[in-house]
Amino acid sequence: MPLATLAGARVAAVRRRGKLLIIDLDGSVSARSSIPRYLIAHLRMTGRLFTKEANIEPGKHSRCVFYLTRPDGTAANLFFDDTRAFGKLMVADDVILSKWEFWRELGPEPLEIATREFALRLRGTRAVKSALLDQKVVAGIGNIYADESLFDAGVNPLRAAGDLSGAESSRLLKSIKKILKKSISQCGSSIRDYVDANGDAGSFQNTFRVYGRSGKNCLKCGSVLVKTRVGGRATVFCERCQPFEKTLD
DNA sequence: AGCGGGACCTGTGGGC
DNA sequence: TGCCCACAGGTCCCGC
Repeated sequence: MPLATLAGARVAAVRRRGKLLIIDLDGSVSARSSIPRYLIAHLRMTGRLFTKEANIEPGKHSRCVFYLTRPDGTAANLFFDDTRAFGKLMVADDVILSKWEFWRELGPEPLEIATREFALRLRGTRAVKSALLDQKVVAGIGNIYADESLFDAGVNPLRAAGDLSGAESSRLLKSIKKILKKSISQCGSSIRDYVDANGDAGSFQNTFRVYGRSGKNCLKCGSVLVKTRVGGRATVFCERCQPFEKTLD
């Protein structure tokens, strides 16, 4: 739906699903105002969504500006900035969402999924890291958190997803939850672009144990971390702490 | 089915 | 200093 159909809409709530930011809208001036509608943003690599005072002009990489009125009547601007222009904005209603394959097939939230369900979803012969990055398997895990979680769990990224033992997949899920919670508590990972809605950089990047550390020493065992490619994505891991052989436990 | 490779973009950092 | 290349938090599409 055209962004212009948002004129007059009211922001009712802001939430997240996987890597998607969802702004729930109501009170649109359009004829279909009774239908729940959403402004959905995917920031991809370099997108940012933030508010500024109304007198702030769009920057070089501003892709979209929404002119808001706060409950107290004052004005503000909501910017969607994106250096690389990979990010997406869309206006949708439930009909559009139900036809959107990415949305329909989005896997469960990693912080909510049960151990057994997670194990069942790790199927097939592809690399377990590729499975983690597949948003249909679990929603929201990206390259950084895949590498960090696999290291934390001592699971080799190239292991076939379906070959993990029950203990291994359970360990992996625990690590994913632990890493994600820790990162959230530190406002995420700012490598260069990322800032939160307040414009503040995260600090989880200071805690990376493998991501971006190829050639450096493993913080657990001291051996040199290796870099490879898995499913086209840069992947760093420790050959000693994440052996390819099945862990016996 | 699932993989690799390329496309989409702009900016940055390293090597020469 | 400056140029060129490789690479970057993600999907999506194509051909094999």
